Amino acid sequence: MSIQARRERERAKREKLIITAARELAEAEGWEAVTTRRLAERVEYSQPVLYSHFKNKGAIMVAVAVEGFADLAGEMRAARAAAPDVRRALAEVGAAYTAFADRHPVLYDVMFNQAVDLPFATADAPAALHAGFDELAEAVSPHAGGDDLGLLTETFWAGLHGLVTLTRGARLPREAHQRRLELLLARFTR
Amino acid sequence: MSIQARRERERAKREKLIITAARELAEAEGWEAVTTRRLAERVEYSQPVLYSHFKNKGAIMVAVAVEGFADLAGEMRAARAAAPDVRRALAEVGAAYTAFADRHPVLYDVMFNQAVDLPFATADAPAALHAGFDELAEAVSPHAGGDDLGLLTETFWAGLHGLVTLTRGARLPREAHQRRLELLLARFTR
DNA sequence: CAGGAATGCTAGCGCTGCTAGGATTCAGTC
DNA sequence: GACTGAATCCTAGCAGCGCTAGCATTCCTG
Repeated sequence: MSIQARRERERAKREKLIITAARELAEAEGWEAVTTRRLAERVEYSQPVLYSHFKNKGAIMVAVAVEGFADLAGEMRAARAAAPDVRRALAEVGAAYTAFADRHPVLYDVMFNQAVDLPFATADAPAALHAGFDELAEAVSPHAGGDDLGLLTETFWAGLHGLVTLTRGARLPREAHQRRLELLLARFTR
Repeated sequence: MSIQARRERERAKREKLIITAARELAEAEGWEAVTTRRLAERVEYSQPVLYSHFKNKGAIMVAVAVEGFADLAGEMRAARAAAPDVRRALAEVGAAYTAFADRHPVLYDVMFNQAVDLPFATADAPAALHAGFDELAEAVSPHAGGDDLGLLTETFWAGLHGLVTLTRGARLPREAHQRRLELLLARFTR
């Protein structure tokens, strides 16, 4: 019994090691540098070991993304808690969102841009994902008026996401990001 | 003189053939199916011929993207022209934008999502790109109030882009797309 | 101590983007 | 009309990719 428990513990530890290594490698050199060979070398195991933990490379990226959702949700929660009042929380949460994307571009990429198969708008989506959305919804709530809160939150989220991705891909100049964010907030604040 | 002219004509024709083949292959089977081998086979030349026209595969994708910008700009222009009045043009243009993304997902992908190096927010960006942005700006203009038109257009564009990409990647359920678009429009209409 | 399960490696498959080098075709010259 | 140089285009191959079959080895169990 105890032996098997120890083995499972070690397996879990190694799995965490793989995820961390993938994240570090991606953050240091971008996702194109995260190959199964380099990742295996970094965790000091052979390639096939990765496949005893994950179905394929995409599953490793999903695991990193899930970590990212937890981080993002935490930062939005902190931002909302630090807001001077409920009505101004939206600005704080919005700023936290874009700041997160700015600080963790590759993380944001795998969370929202890359084509990974991960359930999103369904019940079996990761808890961290729901938590993040709920934070956003709480912040939007005072400004909803008669609109459907869920849909309005999704729409505001889309606005943030659009600003973030277009800026990140150099489709929008980075310099005026703050002013665009303010414009978006003004349109969603009542 | 005339011989060289004929050669250049033939070269241009073949280049166009490559771009069209790449677009068709992508639209039929997705970008991951567009490999240099399959593309070469399709145009009935060997692989190296592709590299005598384009620096690398990314340059071919950029060429397809530029075609897409022209198409999108044209559809937005048509939508704005067909609008009953200037104030309601925004809704028509917005609908045209999301409809384009819906009908040409792989084209939209290479235009706005994939990391291709193409100048965007600078003067030497493709003319079709400027044209598209100007269409959008014209539609936004009646609702700008005291806000900077350029920045407001960029922000509205970000909203559309966010809705489109999050829906396309299944981050948002497709079903309520129309209602989210209406919410966005309501927030940007005065 | 023997048998069997679990573990992790080496080696390799079929694919990718891209390129070096040589064969072939073509245009202009004597 | 044969010769030369340039332009054209193909064959073959490199290094790297995600992924896996099959064999050693290690470890636990009876």
